[in-house]
Amino acid sequence: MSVKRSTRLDFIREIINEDNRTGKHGGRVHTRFPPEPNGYLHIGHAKSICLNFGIAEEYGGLCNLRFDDTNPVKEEQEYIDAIKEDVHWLGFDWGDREYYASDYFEQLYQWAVQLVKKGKAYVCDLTPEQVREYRGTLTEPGRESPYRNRSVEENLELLEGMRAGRFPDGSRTLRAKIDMAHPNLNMRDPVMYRILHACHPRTGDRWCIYPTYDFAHGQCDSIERITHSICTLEFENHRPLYDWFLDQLGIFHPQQIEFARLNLTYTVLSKRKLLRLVEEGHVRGWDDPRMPTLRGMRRRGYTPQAIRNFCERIGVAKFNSTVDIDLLEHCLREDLNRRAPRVMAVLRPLRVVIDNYPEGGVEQMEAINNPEDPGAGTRKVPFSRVLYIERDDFREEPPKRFYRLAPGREVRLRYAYFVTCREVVKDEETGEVVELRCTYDPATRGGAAPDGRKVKATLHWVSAAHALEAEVRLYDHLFTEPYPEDVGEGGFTDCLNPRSLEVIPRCWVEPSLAPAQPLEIYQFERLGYFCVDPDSTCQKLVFNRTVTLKDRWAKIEKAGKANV
RNA sequence: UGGGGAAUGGUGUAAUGGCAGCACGACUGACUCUGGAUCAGUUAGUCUAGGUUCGAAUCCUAGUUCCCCAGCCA
Repeated sequence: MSVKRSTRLDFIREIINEDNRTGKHGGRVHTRFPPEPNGYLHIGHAKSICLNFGIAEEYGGLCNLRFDDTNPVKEEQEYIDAIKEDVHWLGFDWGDREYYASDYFEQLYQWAVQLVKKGKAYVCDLTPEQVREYRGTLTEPGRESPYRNRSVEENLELLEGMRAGRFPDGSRTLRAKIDMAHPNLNMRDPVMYRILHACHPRTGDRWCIYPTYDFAHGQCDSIERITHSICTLEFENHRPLYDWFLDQLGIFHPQQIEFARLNLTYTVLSKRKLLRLVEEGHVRGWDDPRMPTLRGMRRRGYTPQAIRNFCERIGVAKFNSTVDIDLLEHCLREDLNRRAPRVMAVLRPLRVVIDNYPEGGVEQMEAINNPEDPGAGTRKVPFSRVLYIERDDFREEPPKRFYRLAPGREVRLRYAYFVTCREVVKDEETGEVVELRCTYDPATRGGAAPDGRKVKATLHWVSAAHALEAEVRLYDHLFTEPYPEDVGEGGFTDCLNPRSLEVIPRCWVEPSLAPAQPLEIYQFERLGYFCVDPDSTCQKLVFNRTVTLKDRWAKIEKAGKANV
């Protein structure tokens, strides 16, 4: 089976098509997503997940979820659970194929024994420091360990002793006997097993020796009959070693294909750096909406579909690139535009009194829930004499290209009436505008003028007496620099964006939002998409701004073109 | 002065000896009861130098730049 897509094939799918054409695996396609359970998944992992699960799906194959749990010192059950949850959230399913490298510990050990018997592995007593010294450098060959030529019998006995817990951590290792002068450092007698008296989240303390990733990964793929083992570029140097193990053992040989990991502007995507952000308190946790973790993005309001679309659009290649975060946000808006119900909310309220509107009068105005989806229907929004509009929507001295409200100017209140600003009320001491006195034209009910006259702007609003109070959290990029990793001196924390979070404690939202539930996403008209935060209570809704709408006026103003 | 990879508009990615295309961004304009959405248009690229060829992003030679590797991490 070969796959044609609307977009051109990437080099990985090309390889698979070719393998299928030549019958390399009998047309079988079997991939796997192999996370280490030592942290939370982020957008970079999403790229790999979409690739592996996506390819399996396209070729009618399978994709396993396999935890690379070979280092009990760093791994935890909590991460295993979180990873499963996140992969499911993205919309992928591994059926009953949930595997663990630790499932194969006994087999791996037997293979190690086999290599010892073949004279291809030995127990080495060098300390970690000595191993480093003996390894040589990039340009100079290493030296052979004095323990390299122990007899098979002695090696077997020592290996058993290691497994039986007779030696302290770090005192010995099992090493492959390859070539200490090899130009590829990974081939200079790499460690296969190390002694670690640690409790493993799955195997408890059944083991006190653990295989290294290098000795485990290729064989795990082999056991699962993975046809295409897709991984990131840094493992390219390891491929000869995996091949060596597979060949020595004479077992099924998956094909490893390496691609470039994702980088995104204005963010960092390494587990170590994300951990620092959390530990040093630069963010509120792994699910902080500013984090590029899947949990953070979920809380922020990202949809699985938006992320999957993004992963498809960025493509796959071997070039080390950095994707513009604008593309991610574009995919987000594209998806949210289709699905998010519209609603009116005023973030920075300015009080407006409609002088000629009856005192105590209330009307229910009909509003469209989603112009992109006629099936979403309509709702009623209460209108009354005292309203709030956005402070940004009024200028006492409007620049040329400012279309919104100004003294003497008429605008439309969405789904309601045309109103004209008659008077500006200011605080006598500060001079701050505190209220606008307006009049409305009763003939424009619903927002259209029977005489056909036009207004240049439509403003969103809420009725003061009916609005619900809400807290809104505005987010911006976590870093001020597009390449935070490249800033000098102290590194990426030097360019943390001090304005990455702005909390507006008292905003007003229309009453239809009363039953809103955590993680629901709305478009606040003219402002952006907002997601209900789990911090919400029945007293007070809390919203996260997922992403703004494209804002032409902001662009004009920022470019200094407001008056031209 | 080792080995393994990679270089196409600002960004990401196609073209596999035959018109350098698509998307994001930026910039125009049209439309609009969201300055949203939508639509139309403009902008801008083959790392360098030679060579092969009727024809080169693609093949060859030399160079340049960038990434990865000296964990008992993955």
